[in-house]
Amino acid sequence: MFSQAEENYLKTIYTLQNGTKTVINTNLIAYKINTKASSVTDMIKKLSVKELLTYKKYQGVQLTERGEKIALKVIRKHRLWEYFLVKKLNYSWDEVHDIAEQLEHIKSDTLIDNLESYLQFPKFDPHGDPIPDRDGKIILTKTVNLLNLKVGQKGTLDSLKDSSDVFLKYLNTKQLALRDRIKVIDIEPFDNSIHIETKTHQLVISKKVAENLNIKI
Amino acid sequence: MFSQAEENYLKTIYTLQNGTKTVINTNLIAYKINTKASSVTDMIKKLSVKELLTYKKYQGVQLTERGEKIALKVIRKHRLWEYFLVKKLNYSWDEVHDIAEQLEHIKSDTLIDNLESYLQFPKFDPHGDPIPDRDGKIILTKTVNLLNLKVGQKGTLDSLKDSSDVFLKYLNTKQLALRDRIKVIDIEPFDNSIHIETKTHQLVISKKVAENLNIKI
DNA sequence: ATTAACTTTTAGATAAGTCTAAATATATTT
DNA sequence: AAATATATTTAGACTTATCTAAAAGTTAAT
Repeated sequence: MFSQAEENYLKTIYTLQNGTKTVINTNLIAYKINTKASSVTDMIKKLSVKELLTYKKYQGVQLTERGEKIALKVIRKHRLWEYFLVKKLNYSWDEVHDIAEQLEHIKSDTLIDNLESYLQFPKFDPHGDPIPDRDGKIILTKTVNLLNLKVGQKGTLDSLKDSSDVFLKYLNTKQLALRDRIKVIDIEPFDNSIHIETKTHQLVISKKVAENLNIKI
Repeated sequence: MFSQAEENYLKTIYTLQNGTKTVINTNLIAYKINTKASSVTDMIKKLSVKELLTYKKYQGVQLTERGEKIALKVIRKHRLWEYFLVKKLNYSWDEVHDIAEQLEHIKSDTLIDNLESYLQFPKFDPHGDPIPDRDGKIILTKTVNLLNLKVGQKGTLDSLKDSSDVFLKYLNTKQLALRDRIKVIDIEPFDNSIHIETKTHQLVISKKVAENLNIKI
């Protein structure tokens, strides 16, 4: 069994690695986990002893198979609970993160599988992120961020890079939702802002917003 | 906000007080919480500073209004989650305790009320215990334990004093369930074992079992 | 190839919650 | 009422996870 702190580190490192074998550095983890670099060093030493990641001093970390498996379990729990909160308890997608952060650490051999079955095996969470199955398998949808589209190109809003409540609330106010069909009308060369069109309306979004929207073409 | 440890102490003390103003002693708390008396002393000092209970050295503790409120909130969460696990995720009543022990500590201003509404405001948990409402109000059903019934007397199995999985499994094998109508056929004077009859069958139960069955007459 | 800037690690401290063992109170016997 | 048994508290130690400040290592810039 692993502590909540350990699980959070593994989950965060997995997310930063983003399915690849990238080496992740201390400061980045510290930033994501909202703690100090020295604390990260302490914890990665611990996780390294447990062989959940490999680590050479000053060289950053990489999850092992075992570490990745555990990270995926935590992510699976997080996303299934988010789905539950939205679909059954009528939360909106910008309200569920903090609660799911806690629920993801509940320990039980059966709970999450029973929940999954109760929810009828959803494949994606409310933010469009894939839910790993009980073996840790995960559907990877190929997407590009909106910045990469050319004028006139079309695509579907598939998922988000940033799922913070601030960003989600922004999308709410702009009436942008997952599965929306989007067409690039124009790109402003000065600041890379993008003029887009959906089924229902047109709007201009900044470069920063665009790079957080994952588009399926 | 209170820590899980603090919440567990408050809940345990409330349960031991059982709605009354009884003074609870250190060793009993230690036994229930599965820890050492010295740890209990440490914690009750802390809770006393926070004015969640009153405590005079060597004299035991009593919850304050505030302490009781918090205890009732934790109990409310525990029982609603138990109801959820049994009714929605198809757990049986002897499997839910450990999971609910964790779920009861999830922090959110809205979660438990939304869950309650989703479950359609159940009034009792799977063990027959009343679920406090959001103001901490609780339905107290008057019951006696089976030991107090005389030969020939009838009553309904309302709830349990002990809800450990061992006891619940025992009741399963004996085909005794909440709401069962029970009649006392005979009492053995030597060991106080009781011969009872239900709609479907007859059986003999020990004194120890009988005193853990709460009967509504 | 030094210097400067940044990143990472170490050393030592702190807080929460627990423990053991010893000391102190209280309760029960005789 | 003293002696014994039991209950409770204190003192000091340990673990986990965190922090600050200083030291050590790496990278980038001149």
